Amino acid sequence: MTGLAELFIGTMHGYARDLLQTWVSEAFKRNVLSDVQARLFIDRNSRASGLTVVDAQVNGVPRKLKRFVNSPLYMQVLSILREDDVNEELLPESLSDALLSYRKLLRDKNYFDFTELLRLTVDLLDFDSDDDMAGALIRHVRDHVRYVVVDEYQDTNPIQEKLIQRLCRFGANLCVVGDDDQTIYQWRGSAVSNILSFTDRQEDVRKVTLDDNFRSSPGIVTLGREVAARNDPDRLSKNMVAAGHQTYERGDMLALTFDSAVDEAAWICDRIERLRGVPFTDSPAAQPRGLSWSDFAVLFRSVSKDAGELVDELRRRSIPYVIKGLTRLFDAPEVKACVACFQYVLHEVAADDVVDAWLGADVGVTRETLETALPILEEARNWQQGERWGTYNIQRTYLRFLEALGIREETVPPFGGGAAAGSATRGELVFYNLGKFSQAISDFEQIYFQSAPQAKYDAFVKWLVYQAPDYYAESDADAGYATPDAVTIATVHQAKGMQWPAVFVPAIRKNRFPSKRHGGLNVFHVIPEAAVTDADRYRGTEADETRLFYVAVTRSQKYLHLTHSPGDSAMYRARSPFFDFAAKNQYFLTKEPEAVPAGRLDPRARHEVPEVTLSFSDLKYFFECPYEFKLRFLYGYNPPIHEALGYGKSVHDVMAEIHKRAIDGDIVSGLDADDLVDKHLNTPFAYPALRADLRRAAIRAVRRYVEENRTRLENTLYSEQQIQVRVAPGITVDGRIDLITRLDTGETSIVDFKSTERAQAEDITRDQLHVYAVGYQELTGRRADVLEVLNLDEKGKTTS
DNA sequence: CTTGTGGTTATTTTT
DNA sequence: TAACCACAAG
Repeated sequence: MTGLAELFIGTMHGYARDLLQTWVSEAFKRNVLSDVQARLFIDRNSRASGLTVVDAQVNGVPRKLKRFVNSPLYMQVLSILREDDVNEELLPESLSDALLSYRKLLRDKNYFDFTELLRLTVDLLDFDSDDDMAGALIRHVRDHVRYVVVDEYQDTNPIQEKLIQRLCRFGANLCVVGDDDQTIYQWRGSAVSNILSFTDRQEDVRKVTLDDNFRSSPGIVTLGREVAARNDPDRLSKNMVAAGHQTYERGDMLALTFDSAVDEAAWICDRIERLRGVPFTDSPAAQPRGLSWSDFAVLFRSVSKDAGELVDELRRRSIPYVIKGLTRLFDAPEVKACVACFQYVLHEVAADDVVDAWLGADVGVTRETLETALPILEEARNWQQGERWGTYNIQRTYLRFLEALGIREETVPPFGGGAAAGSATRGELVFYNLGKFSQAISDFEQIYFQSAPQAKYDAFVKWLVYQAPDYYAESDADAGYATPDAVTIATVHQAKGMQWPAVFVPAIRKNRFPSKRHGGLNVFHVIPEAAVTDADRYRGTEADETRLFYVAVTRSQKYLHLTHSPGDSAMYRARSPFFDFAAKNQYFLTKEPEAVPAGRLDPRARHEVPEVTLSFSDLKYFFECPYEFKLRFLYGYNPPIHEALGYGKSVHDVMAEIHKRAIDGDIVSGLDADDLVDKHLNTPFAYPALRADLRRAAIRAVRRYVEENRTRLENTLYSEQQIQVRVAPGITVDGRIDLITRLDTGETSIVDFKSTERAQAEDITRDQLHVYAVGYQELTGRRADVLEVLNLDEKGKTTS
């Protein structure tokens, strides 16, 4: 192998998923639920998921968890039980039962949640290499995994550590990279102990300490060192040294207090305006350039709580900024209008209310257009007894309605007056929000597709009104991949791994940073605390907050401003001990000097090319229709669920098993077709008669393929081979080639299966195969001789 | 320095 | 609803 396709680069969840869906045939058909979908799934199956079976112990009094109300808490419980080191003997019986019941439910409905991907992979990796289910997986790991490299190791949790250990079970070389001072996700389960005791747990460890800091000035580096040292001795000793080219000058680092948050915000804006254009050198070799908007970052402990005044001030002064997590999707007027549409379907609001909501949203739609579109919603409520439920499709109604409205990005009126957030136009923002709403419909409908129409719309509208606003609280309003020249407003967590020439950390208030612990029901009312090793870390410790502060101050390359202003209530009035500690540092001035750094250049933003990875189907949409591609890929619109959805994937899964067995010398016969189809067929939205039809069709296709392609099977080289192709700078396409075989003539053939009659335009197929051929060549260094498309439905076969 | 009361608040986010 | 904090009283 010459290419990098043999190298997996990605997240642990991604790798676990890849392993399962490549080597564990029982898992091929299981789909991964997103967090939102998992929560819907748990509420929809509140008993079988164990939600309403479990007790919370409050002051010794048991109380059952409630559907909808406590599902987020229960999800946390389910994750901890499967991801952490748990002493199962200490769990109440009802809790153990609930967990078993939830895992069975996932299996029965052919789903994974994120946790289950890791859990199942780890469990299977304990089996023997001749095990029926896990054998192929174990053999793959044993024979092919040579090197395991883990980045950000300090943020691994117990199950991830187990996964790493299992992958190295047969002697693979292990390299972990991390900085224990930057463990900021303990409250999510990550265990610093993993990195702290790594050298004790492993044999033959070579430890390399990277003390040189090339990012920041000596002032910043010294401060960082002092902050980190607050956690001594519970950390790995190191001695960070400034080794870069950034210099420290008095006045670079300021620690200031203000009488109010408004004054603080005003000063930050003043300072940004004063520093703009000041010369800055990115690297030793680079020419100096003038600081631009995007060189400034304002980092908050909590953006949602404390960033309000600053945002107002930035907007007043027309300083461009980008911000995450402050805009709530369901607060957007166009999304409220969408909600009104479905309330109208249920007769909960009148037609006038729908019209008013859309006109109020000011997205360029007229009253006349709305009146012609309303019948689409009225049609949606005409469900009839005995008719197929799948006919009542929320997404289809939504898309038809939007189409009737005829909204386009360019027909949406621009922002009135004030400056736009970031660089996105209002049209793009509105489209993005409407796309998110489409995603919300998909999430809901996947879980509730099989409910009767009345119940389905009922549940949907209730969910829209009561649940969804919280589910989709943070929709990042920066649509697309553009990196605008704007001030960044972010939480300290989001800033991890980033750097800016100038950083502001405002609102360093007592009880906020470090954050106080909070009340209310928590996971340890459900799980006995003694059953979890080091349970306290989930609640957030002082050491955790110190590390967070360390991350905050070390994001700066040169200019750093720590500020405090009293919050609104007594609780947040006082200065944080962090502020006082930092202000004592010799490099800080507690008054801004009169003189601004000298010299002035034209502001010029550091330019970054965004990296984009597309799946093959994304690319296919692009070829078919660039506008539809934009709708799907950038804005997240989803097509309506089709009742036969899953059929094509199931047939592909059968083929994958057949070819994988063929590589092992096990040639399947036509008689196995029934069993194979029953094992892999997953059509969750099909009504019984359709399912039976699909099953018969699949068996016919598989049987015919196996009977007519014996030699092809015997000559199988690769099945479902992962490829990656760089189609343009910054754009990578990820895909899998169904099959690579050797033909009788000795030629190599790349085969793509089509499972349905749905015709795909000839030239698109050609483009697709071309990408495959390039991928194959990058993978093996050889050219493929033949490209084939095999249509499994009839005897169709195209060769190009 | 301890204890009681009344008031306030409920973060951070990835797969 | 639970837990933590500020403040005041002893």
